[in-house]
Parts: sequence; structure tokens; C-alpha cells
Amino acid sequence: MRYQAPRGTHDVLPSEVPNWRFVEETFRELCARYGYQEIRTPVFEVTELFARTSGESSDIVTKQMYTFRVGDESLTLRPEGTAPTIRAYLEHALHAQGPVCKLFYICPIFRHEAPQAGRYRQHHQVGIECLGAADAAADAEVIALGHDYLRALGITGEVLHLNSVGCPQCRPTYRQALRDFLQPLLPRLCDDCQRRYAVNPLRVLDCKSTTCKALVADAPRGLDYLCAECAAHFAQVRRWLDTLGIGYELDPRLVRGLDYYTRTAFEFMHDGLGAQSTVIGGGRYDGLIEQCGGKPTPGVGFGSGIERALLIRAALQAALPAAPARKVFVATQGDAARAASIPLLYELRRAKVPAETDYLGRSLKAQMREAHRQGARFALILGDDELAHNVVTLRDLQTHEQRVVPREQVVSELQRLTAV
RNA sequence: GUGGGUAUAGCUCAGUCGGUUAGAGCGCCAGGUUGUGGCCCUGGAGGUCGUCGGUUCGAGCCCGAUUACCCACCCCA
Repeated sequence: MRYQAPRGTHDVLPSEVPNWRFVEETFRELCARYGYQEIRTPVFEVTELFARTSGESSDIVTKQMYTFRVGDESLTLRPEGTAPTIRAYLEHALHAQGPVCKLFYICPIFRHEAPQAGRYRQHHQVGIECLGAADAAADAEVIALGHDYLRALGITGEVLHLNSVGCPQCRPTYRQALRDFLQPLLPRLCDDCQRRYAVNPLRVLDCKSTTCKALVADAPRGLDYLCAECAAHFAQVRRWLDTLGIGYELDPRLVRGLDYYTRTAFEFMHDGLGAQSTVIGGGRYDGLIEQCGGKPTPGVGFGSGIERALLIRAALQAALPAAPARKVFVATQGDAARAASIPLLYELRRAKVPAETDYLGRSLKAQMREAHRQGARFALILGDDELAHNVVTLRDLQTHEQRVVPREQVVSELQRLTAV
């Protein structure tokens, strides 16, 4: 029986790991620059946390959660990153450390969906949450960080879609206006849209069916129904983005998948992703913290799929910053030299010089080939001649130059040559 | 859940009209003179052709079923 990774999951093999590390380290560095601190929460939470915050009718809650029972507890593998962050923020009273708390995370996310290009059952997200700031400058900062993140990854050609979904005061008015508009059209809408009408009428506006599109062309726009406060906030967000020189497209039909979003909603889209196009999705969630049992506290943040960022980088053939070759390969010939090479190898490693050797008793030629295959910068060659003179042959595999170095100076010499 | 596509060596793929020992490139291993990698040359290892059944004198190829993967719908990061 051969086992395979479960459907929708993937192994990240050693050859791919440098790409992952690049993305994660780029994000970490950026977050530090913007004043965000890392938080790590458990992979699973009590089911209720997600069920209550994401929305009873959301896709995540209705069909995508990996939920399991242990004893009389119902637990769920994290299907999104914001709710656990808020839970930890409240549980440990991080608000007491200052009025604004800025957190970031890098973690796996689990959703039971049908896998396809850019969509997996386990994927990984980087994300940020800015808690305690209602100011439009916070929205702009979050968006700016996302923008800089893509730039730092070598990603270009993305489009920032921006919308405001209002607040609990103005949104019901709009939803009612939209329902009133759609209701007489209902019999002519597609099956999906009839369902959407009941669950989330905003989604009808997003239907790909040409007949639906035509029918809803004159539908009321959410932006026209914003209350005065939401409208002012949205205008300020747009002004700050203009100030920062971050371009965007107003997208009145942009809807987020989770119920807790208020006011600003945004997605960075890119067409290098097949049918999936969102690489960063986020927005403001001013009611969420209170809903989780905290004092009324505003929040804004985003999540971004690492796999999707990597797919775009691959489509753009974005190069990885080259790391200088530092490895030393110890090659030997003969039993005595082999015996002498063991302590040498360990001395190198203890001196923080990356060092490798042959374990198969192969020919010197094969060992040199192996050194090259592994991308070693230097080869140390040790045979009877070197032993007799208490020296080691040092070959630079890039310049093809080699010279003899006294045994007692080899380690310090390589420390010098491989210093970063 | 619903459609479509694919399945042959570690990887990417050929495989003609159904015909005898199933191929290439890359990768891997070894050799090309006495102790030296990369290029080149030579050789080698590696495949129950996804699985099960059917048609046929004969199936990698045709038919059916099944499984897996991919793509798309839906929805999203």
C-alpha cells in the first residue's frame, strides 16, 4: 500500500522550501517595519468561536470546517486567522498593554473545499490585525502593508479592489433596497442566484451569468446607501491611499465571505492564479471584538495565501535572491585519510562552517562530483600525500584554484573564506 | 456536490493501423589510465503501462467500471 497526502494537501519539498522561507521572512521583516508583532495561536479552537464569528450562513461554517469531537468537546481546525487572533487578544488582555495592538501571524488554514488551482484544503496564510484603531489611517496602513508585501515579493500587475460594506446601521437599509429590487426579478434569475437572494443578496450582483448580469445592471449600489459616518470614513481611506500613491479600483460589488466585516473591504487580485484571483483579502471588522466578549473595539486586517503568492511568483518567474555558496565538502582517499577526516569534519561544523562528506566509500572522482552536485564552494582533499605532510588540499570549486594548507590552519582558513 | 480532462521509468513526455524483447530527454550510478567536479563521450540500473473486468489469436492502444490527480462551477486566500 502506497500512501499519498490527503486530497487538497501538499508536501513542501526541500527544493521548494527556500521559496517559502523567502515569502515568510519578507513578510516578517515588513511587519517589524510597520510595528506588528507576531502571534501564534493553536491550530484548533472550540468550534463555537468560528461558528459564531464567521456567520451561520457563511460557506466556511456551513460546509468547509474540519470539525471533530473529543469527549464532549467540539473542536475545529482553524478555517481563518482573525477569530483566533481576537480570541487570544481578549483572553490575554493584550488591550491592556496599549490602546492599539498590532499583530501578525503565519499559519496553516483548513477548509474542506473541492481543490483546484490555487485552492487547497490545507493552505497557509500570512495576515495582520490592527486592533483598537478606528482611524481611516489604520485602514490605509493595512492596505499599504499588503501593497508593499507584494512589491517585496517581486509581484507586479495586481489590482486593488476597494469597497465599503457599511455598518450595522446602514447595511440593513441597503440589503432591503437590494432585495426589493431583486424580488420581482427572482423568477428570471439563475438557480444559484435564487439561493443567493435568500442567503446573501449581495452575491447576486457578482453572478457570471449574462442574463443575471443584465437583469441586475441597474441594481442599487451599496456605496449610495452608506450612512454619513461610513461615507466619511470611506472617503478618508481613499484620500490616504491617494496620498500614499496606492492605486485602486472602486468595486461596489466586492463582497467578503465572512459576516463580521464592516466598512472597508478590499482584495488584491492577480490574474496569474487561474480561476482564483485573490491573493490578499481583508477589511475592517468593528463589531467582531465586542461579539467575542470584549469591549467595543475597532479592528482592521487582512489575510493572504502563501501558496497563491508563490503561484504568482512562479507565473512571473520571479527570482529568489541568490545566497552565496558556503559549503565545504571533505573528500578523502584511503582509510587513514578517511579516519583523519572525521575529526576535521566536526571541527569545521563546530566552527560554524557548513561541511559535508561522502558516506558511501566512493572514488575521489565520485566525491568531487558529489561536492559539485551539492553546490559546495570548497573541497578539502585529504589523502596519503596530505597526511604525510600534515596538510590538506583546499580547492575552490568556483575558481578551480587549489592550494595546500597546513592541517592546523585549515579550520580558521575556511572560517575566513566562508564568513558571511 | 456537478461537469470536463488526464493516468506509460524518480521527473517531463513519446508510443503509428491492436502485433512479438515498451522508448526518449532530464535525473541517478559507473567508466573515459596512475588522486580531482562542471562540458563531452560510453555504458548501466530503473516500468506488474493507475486498478479490475471485457472484446480479440493477440491490448500500453478498443470497450465498461473503478480509483487517484488536474481543471472548472460554487466560494475564496
